[in-house]
Amino acid sequence: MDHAAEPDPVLIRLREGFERVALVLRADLWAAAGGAGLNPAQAQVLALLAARPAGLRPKAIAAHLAVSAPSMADTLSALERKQLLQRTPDPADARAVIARLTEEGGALGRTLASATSHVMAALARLSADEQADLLLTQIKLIRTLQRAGAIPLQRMCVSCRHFRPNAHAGEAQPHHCAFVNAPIGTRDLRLDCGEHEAADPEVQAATWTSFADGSPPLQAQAET
Amino acid sequence: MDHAAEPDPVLIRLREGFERVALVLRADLWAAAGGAGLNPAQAQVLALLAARPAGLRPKAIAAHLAVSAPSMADTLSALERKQLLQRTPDPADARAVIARLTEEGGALGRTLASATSHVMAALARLSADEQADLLLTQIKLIRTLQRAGAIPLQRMCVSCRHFRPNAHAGEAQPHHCAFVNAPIGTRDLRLDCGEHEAADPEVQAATWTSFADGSPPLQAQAET
DNA sequence: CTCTTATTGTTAGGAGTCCTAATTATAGGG
DNA sequence: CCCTATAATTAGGACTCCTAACAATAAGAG
Repeated sequence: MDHAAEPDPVLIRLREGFERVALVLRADLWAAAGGAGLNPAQAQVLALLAARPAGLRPKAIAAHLAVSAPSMADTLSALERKQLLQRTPDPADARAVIARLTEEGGALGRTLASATSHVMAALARLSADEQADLLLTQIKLIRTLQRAGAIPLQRMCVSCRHFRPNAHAGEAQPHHCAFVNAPIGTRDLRLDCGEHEAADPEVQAATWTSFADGSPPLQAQAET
Repeated sequence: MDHAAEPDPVLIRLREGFERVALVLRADLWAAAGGAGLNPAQAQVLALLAARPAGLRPKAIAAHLAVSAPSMADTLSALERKQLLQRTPDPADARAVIARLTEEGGALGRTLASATSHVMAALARLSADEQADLLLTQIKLIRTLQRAGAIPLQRMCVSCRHFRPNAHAGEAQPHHCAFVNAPIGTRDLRLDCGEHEAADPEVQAATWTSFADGSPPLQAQAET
């Protein structure tokens, strides 16, 4: 049994730090949602689906927000009652449905997704370098959590077919997005890009190595 | 003021990053609490009070966990029913009560506060430098949130009477804690120290300036 | 082609969080 | 002493959130 091994204290402190921020995020969410007659769970669904015009299955939404499928069914019913969301059968699978926002729901979701908050005000007071470093650290954490199965697949640049790490090594915007065909800096890296297309696993691994090392791009990144 | 001004996109991305981590934290909390027959709200109270042997007033607990006082009364009653917590009158104020954990509650709270989690496993994969930088960034964010009134006063080293920033400038552990009379490094900085005693506001401001600048300790400095 | 097993979504039932508003009691200043 | 502020709780209600059970469809094995 490995129950005697106390974790490194710094890990507990870092978790505590995230917990403090999370509490503020939740309070911010209550404030933003409350003005629209919603609660945090409903607001989270709206914000998530606002970035997914094609809709998502209830099970996927539940996985993204880390609640059970029945809990999500409750929340989806509440949103449907408020005319902010619509459930339609999935033509590809007669068991499944697809949840999409109505026009009104989409507008509200976009508002919520870009609403200011105490946390963003605090983040704004960091230097540009600190912001970039923090984003980079978050990407590393999210990638680890994703590989551990703690969260579903995210639509991050670093796993995208269109991403070319260090294509412009040494410059302020060292990376490149082949979709928009433009250089991008660390601060521009998306955590949830609407144009994301997952690269093949081997390509992803190579991309990550190049990205994390700061090494020049590997050759032969064929656009399958 | 800031009317109609869209926030800097990087701020939204950083907030999204915190949101992803917060979802995992919540899932981890369910997992840790569920094993003990608790829910996240109860587990948070237990973890908070485990670090406060002297107890805390319900209103203060509610403020720390960012819920309303009536919500906290619900949760405290649930914990009292489970014999994990006790409410006693506050001798200093006949209106108030003090909530303390029972022995059993304290043991459970300490277990929860140091329980491992997916988030900590992910944090463990960062380099030591990244961990230190992240902790530093968190401290800055928490301080800003505190000053904005978004969270109650925290028991962080940087606001403590015993803290001497850069007392050993240039060394691996540049700071000093006069309480334990030992040098401390960035990784050792507490977010919630049981021995914390708030320094005077002017001293705090000077301490912060010295800390953030990396400059040697000075007396009597003006704030930002 | 049929039988089994897995998957998707929902309902059922219940505990408990979370809110606002109102209530009780005490504290503290003019 | 009165009047306002504060601490905590109760009242009432909406809703999240869980597990378990259910119905329907999909997918694979024989």
